[in-house]
Amino acid sequence: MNIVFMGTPDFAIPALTALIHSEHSVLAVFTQPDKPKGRGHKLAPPPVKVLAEQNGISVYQPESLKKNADEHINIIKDINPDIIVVAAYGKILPKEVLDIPRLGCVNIHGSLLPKYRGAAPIQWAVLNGDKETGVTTMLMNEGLDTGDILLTEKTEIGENETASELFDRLSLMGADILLRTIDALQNGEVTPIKQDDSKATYAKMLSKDLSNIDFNSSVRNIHKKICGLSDWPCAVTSINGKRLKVYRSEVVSDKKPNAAPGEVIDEKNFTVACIDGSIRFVEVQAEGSKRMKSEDYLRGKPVLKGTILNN
RNA sequence: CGCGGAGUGGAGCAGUUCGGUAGCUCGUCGGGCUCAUAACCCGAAGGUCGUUGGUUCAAAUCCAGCCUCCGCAA
Repeated sequence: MNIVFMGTPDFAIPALTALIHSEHSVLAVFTQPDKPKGRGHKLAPPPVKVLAEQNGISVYQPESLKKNADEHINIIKDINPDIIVVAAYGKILPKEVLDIPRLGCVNIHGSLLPKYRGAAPIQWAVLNGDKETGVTTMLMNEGLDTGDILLTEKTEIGENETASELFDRLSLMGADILLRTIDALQNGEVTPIKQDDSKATYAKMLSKDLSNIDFNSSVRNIHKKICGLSDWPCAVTSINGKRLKVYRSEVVSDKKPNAAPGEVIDEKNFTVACIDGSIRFVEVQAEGSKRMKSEDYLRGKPVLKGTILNN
């Protein structure tokens, strides 16, 4: 089948890779324009663009497919794809585009829809302490992740699994389910199912406002915050006036400790008191320093027992 | 030209202010103690101090350029 692929970040990479190595033909890739990223004013190409160029696929980066988009829409019409595959593209497609491919536009989404529609479904599943999540393919319509469901696949979320790890797993599952979805569509073996809008929830984009760790909350909430915000924007606290990012943690105890919230109660393991339990920092990063295991951090910068962490 | 931090044995750091023998906490290896140990004691190996050039009798340290990593901001 002839395919036009639309996607931007790392989540879309396994899906595009799978399509390139499949019997199908990816005739064009649409991705977001290069954006300034990192230090300085450097323009960084999205991961999908890099992969597409390595494979000699034409790349288009329109600012929008709604405004002044005739040129790009005509490109898609000329290609006349059987299907458009969308994976974390970051733009809503207008009806004019949705109507082009004879088999429709298929989207891969990192949650069990209708739960967690929107930008950050994977992270919110972890943040909320869900035990289970998954990936869904759907036939796109004009809404935000509201299209009819084609296939789903579930997976458990590990107790200490970070959003970043889950992200990687789901992106691989997404590639797999995508190929199966395309086959099923091609053979007419799948029946689209309407989403139950009454059960829909939205996973809004993450921001640094969520980063601060409040030790006056439950150990479980703190642990899930650390897991859910890793690797970005990352849970943050401060120690001796310096910012400290926490990438990974473990719940040590769910018994109320005899210490103030935020107090270091085990300086060898970096265990900190919360309101109803204690948590151990497993992987941290200090200002200007690399991300490292907490043992390594403590070797160079010992922390005294009784030190209070706060923000 | 957005602001800032950092590069020192395998790991994490100190030492740079004020140039003068390479240091700490660990790890590794060898030995000892112990019923035993990730515990304790003794010993050893391992570094052209990111890189290039400059200043100097002498540079990890001062000066200039370059490379790499990271925090903030976007």
